[in-house]
Amino acid sequence: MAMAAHHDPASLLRSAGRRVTNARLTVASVLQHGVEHMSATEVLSAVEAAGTHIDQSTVYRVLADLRDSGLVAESRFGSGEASYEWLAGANHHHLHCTECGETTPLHHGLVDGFVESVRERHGFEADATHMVLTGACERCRG
Amino acid sequence: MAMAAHHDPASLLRSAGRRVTNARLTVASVLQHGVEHMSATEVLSAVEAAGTHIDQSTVYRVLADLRDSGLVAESRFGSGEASYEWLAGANHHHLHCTECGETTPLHHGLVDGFVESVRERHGFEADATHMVLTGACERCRG
DNA sequence: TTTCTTGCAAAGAGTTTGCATTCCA
DNA sequence: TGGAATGCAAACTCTTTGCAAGAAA
Repeated sequence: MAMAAHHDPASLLRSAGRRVTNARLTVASVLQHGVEHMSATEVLSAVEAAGTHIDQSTVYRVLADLRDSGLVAESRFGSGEASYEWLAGANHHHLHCTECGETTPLHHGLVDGFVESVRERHGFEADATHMVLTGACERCRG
Repeated sequence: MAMAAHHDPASLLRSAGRRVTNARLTVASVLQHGVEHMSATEVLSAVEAAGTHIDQSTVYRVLADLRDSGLVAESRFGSGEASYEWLAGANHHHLHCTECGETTPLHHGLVDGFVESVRERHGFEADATHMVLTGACERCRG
């Protein structure tokens, strides 16, 4: 029998030191199975559509938690609502420190947001499937 | 005698088909001489500090105009206020289309926003003084 | 003169907060 | 049991809008 993957929302929440609650599991599930970018309002609608009730404020609090736990990416395009997406765990972008030589993953939500802003502004579809940014990491900056 | 540069706010406004008004010149001047990124509130304060009065709604409208005219870049970091910066005209970033081979300038405000988001999220200071994005331009996409 | 711009005041969207209650560990 | 999470309602921040008066072309 295969080992448990521990990549299910419950395990991920526990790893992040958060309690496993119905609201968190529901929001996580909605984000996992919904469209690419969902606003808080869309998450709320999807939750209601599933026959569950979670308060608006809880949705915002849960989204912020998931974002802080690294399970969800938050982006802002234009002046409207923020949009959220489930992070599959796959990460093809990297930060390369030219001082210590260390390479760390770059949060792909940031790259997605950047690519989207370039598309909005210039109509240019950037091929950013594997971006590497060079610079100085937090440790070497200090 | 040298030709007029026509890079002063008044000329730029006229080129953009906008009327040259006191409110627009004042906001433009504030952005040109202020700090790198200013929020609408900061612009308003700077205007008041200069002894001028411009209504809040006008500041928002002027900033949107200048943004639409390409004279000012608008960025959003986090969930707070939008920030605005005067576009000096210098542009060190490029979009390279792998289909037609054409290279066009990439709006540096977008890159600045991206670099800032990377710094906020990862504490990583990306060296993005001359970024080149490859991909497909608007014409080749259609 | 004609159209665009501004001020004023009010509304609106999106998000956050205080507090009592409920729930997970 | 004890601290964290939630619901509810209200507040709050940032931004936009309608309309009449004013200013640029």
